[in-house]
Amino acid sequence: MVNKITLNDIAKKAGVSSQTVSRVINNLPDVSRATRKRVQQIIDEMGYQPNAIARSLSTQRTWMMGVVIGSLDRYGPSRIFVELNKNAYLQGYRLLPYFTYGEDTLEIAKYVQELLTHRPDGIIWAVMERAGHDEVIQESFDGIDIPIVTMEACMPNVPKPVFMDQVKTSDGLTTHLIEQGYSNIGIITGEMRPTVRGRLRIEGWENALRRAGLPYSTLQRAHGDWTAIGGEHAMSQLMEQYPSLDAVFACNDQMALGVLSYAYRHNIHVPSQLGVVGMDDISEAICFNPPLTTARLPFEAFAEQTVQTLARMIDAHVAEEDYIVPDTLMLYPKIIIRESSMRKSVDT
Amino acid sequence: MVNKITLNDIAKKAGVSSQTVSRVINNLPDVSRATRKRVQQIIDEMGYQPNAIARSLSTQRTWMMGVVIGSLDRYGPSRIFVELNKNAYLQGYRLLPYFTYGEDTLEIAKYVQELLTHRPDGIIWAVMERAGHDEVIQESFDGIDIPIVTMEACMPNVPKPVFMDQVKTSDGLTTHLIEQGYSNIGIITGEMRPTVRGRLRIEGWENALRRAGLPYSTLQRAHGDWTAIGGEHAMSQLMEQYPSLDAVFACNDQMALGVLSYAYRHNIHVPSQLGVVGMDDISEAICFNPPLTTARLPFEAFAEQTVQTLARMIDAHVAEEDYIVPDTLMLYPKIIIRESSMRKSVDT
DNA sequence: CTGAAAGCGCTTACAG
DNA sequence: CTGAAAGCGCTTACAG
Repeated sequence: MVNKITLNDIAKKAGVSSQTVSRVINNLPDVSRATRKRVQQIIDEMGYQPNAIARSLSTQRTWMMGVVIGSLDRYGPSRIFVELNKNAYLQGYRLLPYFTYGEDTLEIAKYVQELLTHRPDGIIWAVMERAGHDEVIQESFDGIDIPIVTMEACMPNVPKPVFMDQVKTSDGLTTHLIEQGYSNIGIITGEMRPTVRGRLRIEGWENALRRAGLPYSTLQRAHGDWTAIGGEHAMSQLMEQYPSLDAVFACNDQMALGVLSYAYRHNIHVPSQLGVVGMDDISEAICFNPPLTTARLPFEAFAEQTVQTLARMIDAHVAEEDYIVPDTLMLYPKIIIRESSMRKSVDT
Repeated sequence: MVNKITLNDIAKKAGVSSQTVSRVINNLPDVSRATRKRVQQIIDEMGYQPNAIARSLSTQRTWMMGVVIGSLDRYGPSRIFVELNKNAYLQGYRLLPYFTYGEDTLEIAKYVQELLTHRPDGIIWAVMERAGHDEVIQESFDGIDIPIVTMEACMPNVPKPVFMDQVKTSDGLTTHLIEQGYSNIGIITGEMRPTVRGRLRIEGWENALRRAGLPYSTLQRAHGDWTAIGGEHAMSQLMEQYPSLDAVFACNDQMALGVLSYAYRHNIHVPSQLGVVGMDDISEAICFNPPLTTARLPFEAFAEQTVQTLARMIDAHVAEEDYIVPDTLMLYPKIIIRESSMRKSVDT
């Protein structure tokens, strides 16, 4: 391991007991100014680094938050991860990341077991893969006396501090398309069997169309794989299934780019002949051809609220107090209107 | 903390000593089949989870690799991080991530100190921010007896297991543009004061142009901020500085998208009037309008080699053997030719 | 203001 | 095949 120097080495060198050194390191009272200064000097000289492992074992506290998260190749999850890290740091915690690949539930359960081995002070569950995991995972946490919050899936007895309203967002984007005069609006989802989040997006799209008295058959639905090329294929399928299509809501910006690519190759003009909206507002979206209408999700606030809630739960847990789960914070994405859906202003 | 159940609890319940339980857990020999079975049963029943903290303290081994990395909002670093995690896992390690934001060297030095506190078995240095850190950081590691590898910056006495040849790549992309008949080729870099990596890219661009007897003045250079919109601005600046421009090498695909966006808005046809190449081959690049010529970097191999080398170094360190640093593995990106630079085939 | 001692939950020679 | 005991490097009542 690293530095061979221990508390005791410092203590000997300074001619004091080790707990005096401990007091200096942790800035506790009950050390004379003179002693404190002398000890500090020796610490600096020798380049002593306290051992967090030993401290954790002794204090029963690791200051680690385990985070289980998947699909890091995608925009949302990777933004979330970065923001979680930033906020955990601000609260004095480090992250112990456990990335899931694929959907092998059993694998994930084992993975979680391994994570628990490191005794994180709390756990953030950010896997948004299709449900079905939930029960198996829940089992892993059963009887485990450790605070846990979820960002995506809903689990019994597990607080979900923030909720990004997917339904309202898709509803808003779809409604915007309707207002622009489009009436045969398709949707491109991420997976064939959508995640919970995916289903909510479909719901919002349906709601808007139903309210407007417009069609929303399954023929108006296709699925990609969250990539641009996947979006392009889905678009091609959509045009076959539902030739009267005049607008598309793609569930992320990459797939929307695929739709734009399809339109370009088939000489379909966007937005006059086809309206396109995406989701995420990735930084590239503004430079698409044409610039893309989309919705920006408040990932910063999402992560902040999650981490803060978990930190409170940990505090309460340590103090052996009861924790009152706060109301779920509702967050709403911001719709960003750009050229890809602005038929009205183009027409006039 | 988690599970209150300890080795001792199991031992008592099984009526054996704690080290017998330890033997069972770690699959060590010298336990009778009967005892092993009985102990294992009790472990399963009680849902016992060994405590990795205690084990680490005792064995002086954490099975953690600290990784210091920045710019996770960008494609390269985030790909690298994910691949590092995957490979570390395969080698039996977990990652302890330390993300840097911005370039405050002092901040980073403190950060590194904190990381060392957790006694990782080894460290991966993947910060690619501008040099200048190096000395300060090097100091943090001085006298620290712990294996470390670097992926980007060069530090004395720190092995750099892999090297992605930036010069050859830019050279190759630029040469491709020349072969397609472009002769006034600009470059858009990421920063005003490029990183080491950035400078190598400029070098490759210059090499190709020099060899071909073509101009490569500083007027042909502009910088963005790695984003699409930044690339668009840079392109606009480039057109002012150097009006005869007929091709651009953007140092990443996002900035190349900005160039395409500029071309679109100014009715410049790509590739007949302007050739565009990027770098990275992000999954969207194939759906750009037109599809983008770019270079794909072998991130998997990059991460794999890095992690494996570090693992070997750790092995040697634990065994107190000398470690012979292997030759640096050279990796070459693959150039992907698409429509954005194919003037020849368009002309004919 | 300071220190002796026990404890956190494991592993590891060593002895039997 | 099994166990008593010391040790990893800290913290924490407790006593002085």
